[in-house]
Amino acid sequence: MCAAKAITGNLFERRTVSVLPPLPLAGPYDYVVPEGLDIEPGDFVEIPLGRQTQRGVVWGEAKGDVDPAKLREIYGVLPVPPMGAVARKFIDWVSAYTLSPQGAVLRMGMSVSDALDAPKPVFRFGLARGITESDHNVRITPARKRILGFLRDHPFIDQADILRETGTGASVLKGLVDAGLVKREQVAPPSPFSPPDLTIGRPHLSDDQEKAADFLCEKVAANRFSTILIDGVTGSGKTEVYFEAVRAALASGQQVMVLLPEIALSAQWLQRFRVRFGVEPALWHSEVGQARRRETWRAVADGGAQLVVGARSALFLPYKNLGLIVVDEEHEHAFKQEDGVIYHARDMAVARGHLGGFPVVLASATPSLETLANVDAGRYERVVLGQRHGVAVLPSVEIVDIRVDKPERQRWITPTLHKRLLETFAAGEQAMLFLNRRGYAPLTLCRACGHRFQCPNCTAWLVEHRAWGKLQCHHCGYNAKIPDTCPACGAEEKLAPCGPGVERLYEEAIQTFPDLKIEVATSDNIAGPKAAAALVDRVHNHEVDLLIGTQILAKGYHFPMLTLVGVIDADLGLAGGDLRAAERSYQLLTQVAGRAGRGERPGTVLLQTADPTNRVIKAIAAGDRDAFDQVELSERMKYGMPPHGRLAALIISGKKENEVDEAAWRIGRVAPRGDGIVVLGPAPAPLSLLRGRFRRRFLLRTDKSVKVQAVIQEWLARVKTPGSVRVQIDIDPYSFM
DNA sequence: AGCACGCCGACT
DNA sequence: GTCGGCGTGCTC
Repeated sequence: MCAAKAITGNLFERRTVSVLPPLPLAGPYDYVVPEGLDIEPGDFVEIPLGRQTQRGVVWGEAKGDVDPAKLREIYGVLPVPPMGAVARKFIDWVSAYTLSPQGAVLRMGMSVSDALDAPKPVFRFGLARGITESDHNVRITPARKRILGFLRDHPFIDQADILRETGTGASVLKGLVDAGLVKREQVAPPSPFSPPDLTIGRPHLSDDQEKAADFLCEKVAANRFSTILIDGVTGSGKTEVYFEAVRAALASGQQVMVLLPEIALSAQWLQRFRVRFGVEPALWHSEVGQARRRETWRAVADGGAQLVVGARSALFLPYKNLGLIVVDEEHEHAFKQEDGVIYHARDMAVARGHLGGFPVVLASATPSLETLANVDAGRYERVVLGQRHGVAVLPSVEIVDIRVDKPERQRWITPTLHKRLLETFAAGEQAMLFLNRRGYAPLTLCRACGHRFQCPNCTAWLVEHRAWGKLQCHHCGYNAKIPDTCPACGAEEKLAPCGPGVERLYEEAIQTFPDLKIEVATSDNIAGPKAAAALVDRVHNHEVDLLIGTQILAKGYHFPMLTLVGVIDADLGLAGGDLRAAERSYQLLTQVAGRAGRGERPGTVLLQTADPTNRVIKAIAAGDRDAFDQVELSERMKYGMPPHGRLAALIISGKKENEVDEAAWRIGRVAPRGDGIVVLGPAPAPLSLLRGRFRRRFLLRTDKSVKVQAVIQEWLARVKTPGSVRVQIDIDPYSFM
């Protein structure tokens, strides 16, 4: 029928717009606006696409690059507030920066499809005014009488309450409504998020904190774009400081977003939030259930949710009037999204603040080198918190050379660490052993033939998890039962676990300290906020003497009686030679060390290492972050690496190795050349087989002045790759897997 | 993302 | 001989 319209000459009069569905299409598609429909950019609309109905956002004027006869009509506008111009510009910006389709970026903020439906109506019931039972020729049964009596005392109440309190059925109530004795009114659904309590006073802050908080509040009041780093040692009270900025933004009527890494585990953070603001924030992360997501999405869009605390995906929600973003633990690698649209949430947050014209606060005890370089260049401002809050002092760090101070065979606790543990427990204090390796042993081999258990889908060893009797791949989740005999040579009882995981360390600990309460904490057993909160309680109540765990223990926990941290293998993160290995290791070990001595008693950290002269180890021991950063920055400068130069990666992957090699070779043949551009590759990715796909990598290193995105676009436009081979683009890569 | 079209293994 | 596997390509 739209073809008929076109023939009659309306072709030139009908209005057309472009609409972006949340799909990885090349860009928005053009549609015809049906007559009489009022449509503005930003409106959420329903459209036909292929043989299905899709939803999308009106992106702007039609592009007009497709045959007008192909255009179809928009079905209608959905009953949700339109997406703001800034949010749309942000999607365009992220799409251009990451070289992902706009629709793929939009999808990250539209993942709750039924949030776009009209909210389901909420009804209240009350007595019809001016009508009494006797006015009407209605039989008043006992059930009806009970309802009428109940409604007299409880005007305007919902159906569930009436039926429960009067013990009647829905049909009785319906009968009364039909008879005109009871009226039913539709009411606005109650907002699930209470407004924060802004009357709660500022807590006691140190002078440093006070100055920093005032500075941030000025930035919020200025209502302009700026980026401020709160650079404060572990335990210095960064959270209290940015809470003041959050309060200031809320008081001015704007929405606030706080991004946390792995939010599900931040029970302690949420408790502090509750104390300061008297309410629960709107949470946004992968574990929030369907119904709650829907409510939250709508409340963010209509402004009902003033405070959103979320993981990186919260960036893409359709905020009504966002006025402040806080990125806590800004150095965390968890902010880097590694599949689909590949982006770094911290950097996108800064871009979002720039587009929205409001401040962005980054907080860390171990800021990323990128952020420090931005401070040095004057792009970011910095406030420093140099001391621990209250009486706590930073822990002293000691190096234990495991080549001299040897543990027994198949043991990992050195005599020195053992002695310190005994002293700690004797003093009634708690200790933590840190080993960033889940499972029992990272490698299993056959002592008869040397066979090693490898993942069939990945270039990786299978990790023994003795607790469930399985060998597991930590990259794809593949798992198999631990066999009794070697699958290669058939030898019996010759399989030997190699190296330690936390389970094996636990085994050693319970043998060494049979009378202590020892607990293991990894992502395997501390899987959500509840488990994390319960663990925190047990540690606080001293139901745990010795805590053994992986990096989940590095994150912001506050255990006043924990005074000793033993790092079993400080060299672990330094192997592999990727760009950020030293930085990452420094950050992780500093954060772990920061768990010690947060209360009144001073803390000690023991780093077990086979390389005591390593600059990372030395820098942590000396507590000299500036020295580490300077050395690391000059190393990076030597090789033109970030933050001095720019980096991008191409990952070529597919199910057939020869096709992947062929495609990689052809891409490599037309690699860009020019001033300030270096292309490395193709090389097999460190995990050259991952989840059943073969992978090759290119690394593009350029000067800061080069427009990497344009270079890559031109590069890939010069080759055609078969559909069976996928090319992923990672701008500013963090992982070199 | 769906959904259809299109070529190779195990069934009546 | 078909039924159906998912590999590839398109949707304004």
